[in-house]
Amino acid sequence: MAARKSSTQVLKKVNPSGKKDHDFFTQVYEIVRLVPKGRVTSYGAIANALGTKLSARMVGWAMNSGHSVKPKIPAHRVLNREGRLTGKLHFGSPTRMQELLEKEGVKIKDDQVVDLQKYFWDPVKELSF
DNA sequence: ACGCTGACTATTA
DNA sequence: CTAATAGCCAGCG
Repeated sequence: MAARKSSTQVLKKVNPSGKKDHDFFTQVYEIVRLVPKGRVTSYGAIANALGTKLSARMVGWAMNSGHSVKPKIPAHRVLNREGRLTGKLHFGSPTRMQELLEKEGVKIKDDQVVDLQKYFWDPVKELSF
């Protein structure tokens, strides 16, 4: 990835209370945990549900930070728009993610979910955002 | 504080 | 079909 323009401004928006009640990451965790077993979703869908569909990267990034989060985050249910297991390399073992999905009933072929539309779980639709 | 990276996606050539 | 470009924004040196 080439370097993008960076302006890491401190636009940390916080509530008047002083504490952040809703982090972007936190919302991601919530939705990911809400994904039913045997279903999958995409980074873009989650990001879109949060109103920041252009920030799908942050969703994946949230997972990375989510490794230290208390409840385990079923990140294996989060795939990219194509239904591909893009983040499988982050599961410790390159096959762990696929195995988990297959164990839940999701068919995977060549690192890609079969009948993605069938297993796809759209938070915006299900949660009526 | 600055610059680069990244588990994405959509658009354009 | 593939490749490049552009947005998004948090974390780290």
